Amino acid sequence: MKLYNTLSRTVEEFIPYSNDCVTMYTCGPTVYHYAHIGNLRTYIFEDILEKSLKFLGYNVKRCMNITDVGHLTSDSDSGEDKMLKGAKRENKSVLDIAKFYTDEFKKDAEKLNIRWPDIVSPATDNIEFYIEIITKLLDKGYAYISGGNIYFDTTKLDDYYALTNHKIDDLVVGVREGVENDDNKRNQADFVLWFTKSKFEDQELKWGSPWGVGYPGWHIECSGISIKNLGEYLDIHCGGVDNIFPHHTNEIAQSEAYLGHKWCKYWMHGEHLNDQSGKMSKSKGEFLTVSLLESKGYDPLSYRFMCLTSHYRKVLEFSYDALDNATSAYKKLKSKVQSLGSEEKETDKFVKEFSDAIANDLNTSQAITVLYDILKSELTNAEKLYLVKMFDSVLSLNLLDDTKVSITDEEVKYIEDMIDKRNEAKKNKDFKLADDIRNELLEKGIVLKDTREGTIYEVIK
RNA sequence: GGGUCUAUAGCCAAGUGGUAAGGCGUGGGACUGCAACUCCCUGAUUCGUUGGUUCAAAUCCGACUAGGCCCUCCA
Repeated sequence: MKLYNTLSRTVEEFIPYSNDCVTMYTCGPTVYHYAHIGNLRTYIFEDILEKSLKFLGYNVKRCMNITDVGHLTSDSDSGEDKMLKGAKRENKSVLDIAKFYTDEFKKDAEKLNIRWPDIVSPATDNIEFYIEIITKLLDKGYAYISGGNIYFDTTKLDDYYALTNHKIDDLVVGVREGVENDDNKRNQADFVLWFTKSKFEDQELKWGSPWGVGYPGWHIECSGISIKNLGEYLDIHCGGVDNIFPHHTNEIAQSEAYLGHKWCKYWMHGEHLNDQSGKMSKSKGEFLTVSLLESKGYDPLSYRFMCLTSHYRKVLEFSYDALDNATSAYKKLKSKVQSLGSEEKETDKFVKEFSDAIANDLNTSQAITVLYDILKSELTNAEKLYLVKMFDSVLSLNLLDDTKVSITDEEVKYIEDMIDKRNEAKKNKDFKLADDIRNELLEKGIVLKDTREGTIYEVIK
């Protein structure tokens, strides 16, 4: 399998530390608000990665964090904890907010057929381990105390910028509006491991530590949760491209300083979903959630399909036109699969094509083309169904799920009577009555289809 | 200013040095009382521009142009 590694900026052959099990860590959501569909794009990519690895024969152990503390809106004194901000907005406690939005995130993931990772751990469950790491970093001289906080000293590393190719002197503070320098830092790039300074007097969640009551910085949680659950050698670490710097850069710094050896082999990043004006965010433009799409009549899996026809490392621009396009293609594809019947017959045709596609840095677009090739091929319906079912275990588009709504015998009789009446009307050239009947049924969600073999119907919801 | 990525038809998109897949849409046809559904047919002498390497370039190299993202909120 070939995967793009941000560390080398090339597509590499994937060779895990151990053949027994691939360890995979994915940065989870900060649960202060709903996830928008751009956030979810990254989780769709990670889901495809996990399922592709499994399809290709690897065992995978996957872990994800839930950020419920320490994620600040800014590093300066004006920075606020995002969770606290969310709690204030809704007049609830931080814990209530965390629980509510974790549940909502899980529901969105389910709707998009994103498998829930084997291990999901909230940041607040692992405080003792962060303290253990920070203690060791202090002992080893990688960290220092200043102004009541513990900072990581980035100058102690040879290659702090391994992931980004930044040059230390090129970093400009204040490029982004509202970012201020923290005077407690020795170096501009240093970052907080632990806060004790009562920067936020109303911070709800605090814990005792050797350095006083406080709470962890944002970056330490991912290192901690990953090492605790997946061990000292991590195969793949994923996240959105925006995490490359500073979040993942800092994770590498603190983890490798703590462990004393190389930590993660492959860093993979999903590109963003943009709207016409650029990057999608929760604060500008339409706040696009899965629920919003559903309320407009879209199947969440149409959005998953849209993501899969693109590539995870390419910016995808969202528009309703693009979603309509995907919806139409998805419905047609699904309907073709539905018409294959229910019998399956094993075959190894097309398996190589499909495997090659996903093994080529997750070329999902190509993988879907293989699906079209199968449907157009000379294989029997049973063989086609067998293959589509197998490949849908990776794509997870519910292509085989019966969409037909079950109805009672009475309803069946009613519909059949109406069809007879309509056919009678058609025979008498009473097209007004025929159309009225068709419209009446349509309003009840019953779509009539006139085929060569007669009139059939489909119940939609 | 520094870093990084991208550019293929109206839209999405494959393509990994050997002569431009696929999907959606459009247009035409079959079917229909008319539709819808379904089926068939339909598109790039050319891949942002421009030099170069090569027998051969969308693919490799240089320059330029346009755009996205990052440079301490973010998926």
